[in-house]
Amino acid sequence: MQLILNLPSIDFLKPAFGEVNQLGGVFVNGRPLPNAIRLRIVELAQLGIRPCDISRQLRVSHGCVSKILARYNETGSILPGAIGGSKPRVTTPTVVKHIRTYKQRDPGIFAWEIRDRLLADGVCDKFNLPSVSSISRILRNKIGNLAQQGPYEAAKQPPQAHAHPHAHPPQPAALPYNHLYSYPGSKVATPPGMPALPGHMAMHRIWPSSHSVTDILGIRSITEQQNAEWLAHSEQLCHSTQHPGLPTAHHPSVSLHGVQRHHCASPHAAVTDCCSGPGVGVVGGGGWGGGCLLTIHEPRRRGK
DNA sequence: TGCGTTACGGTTGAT
DNA sequence: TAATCAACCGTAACG
Repeated sequence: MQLILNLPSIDFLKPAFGEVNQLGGVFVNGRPLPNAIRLRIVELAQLGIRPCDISRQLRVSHGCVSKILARYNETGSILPGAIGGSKPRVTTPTVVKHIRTYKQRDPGIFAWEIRDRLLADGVCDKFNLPSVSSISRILRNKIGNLAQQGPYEAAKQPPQAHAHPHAHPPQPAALPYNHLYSYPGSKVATPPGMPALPGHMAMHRIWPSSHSVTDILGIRSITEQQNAEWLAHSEQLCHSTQHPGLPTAHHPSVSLHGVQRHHCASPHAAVTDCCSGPGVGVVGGGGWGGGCLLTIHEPRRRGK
């Protein structure tokens, strides 16, 4: 695949800050690579480029290429996992649900009473029993209206009417910033219009991650331009080498969560489209993963 | 030489 | 409000 070696150089991506790896590539420690690069890694792999060549070409460490491809093969997602945050340790959805129930039944109930009941009902054991302050926080933050309501107002309303006043705050319609990084593994509801995903396949949250490498480095426009060039190039490549099972620009078997990529659209745009919707897939580890699904038919499976 | 794995230093966000 | 914790990141190095 000599053609790949003619891809545009990324020398000009060197930022004002950030770090440069051994291959001369730019990265920000602790932050994911731009989705455009991640997408390119996957697509180059789809084109049959060896990971070592991808690594050299994109100046991304081979460990990273390996990781991204492995994740893609496993989950179908090119996106990084959810950075930051932590799983609820004691205030699990089940616990919250029970607390809400207790509060609905007895709006005047005290936090310490709820705590006792959680233990008595077997919802929690002594190891994962929330503290009184945790319960208070749940009541304040997640069941706020109910807690603030007087017993009479609360009792007057049917359970459904105030069952979830704040438990599921409305999902922002769109993330104005950095929808490039739609992080998986979230606790938010499936966005409207998209089917709920069962169990481990469900998307748990969409991170409005504060800074992508692209943004940090200020290279978004550059990568877009670069991607456009690259895409045009790969389109050319696809035309010349029709590869069964491999996506080409004109039979858009590359789709991002149902958003078919047009051959004239940049990968960046495709990812952006994708990330306005829910993600699918579980990234390994703690099950926090997921994110947008890059569906490429017949993904190449690694031999090992 | 290619690649999977892992230690490391870093970021992030919920608790 | 700050600290802690546990998730994630990519790189570098090893086998």
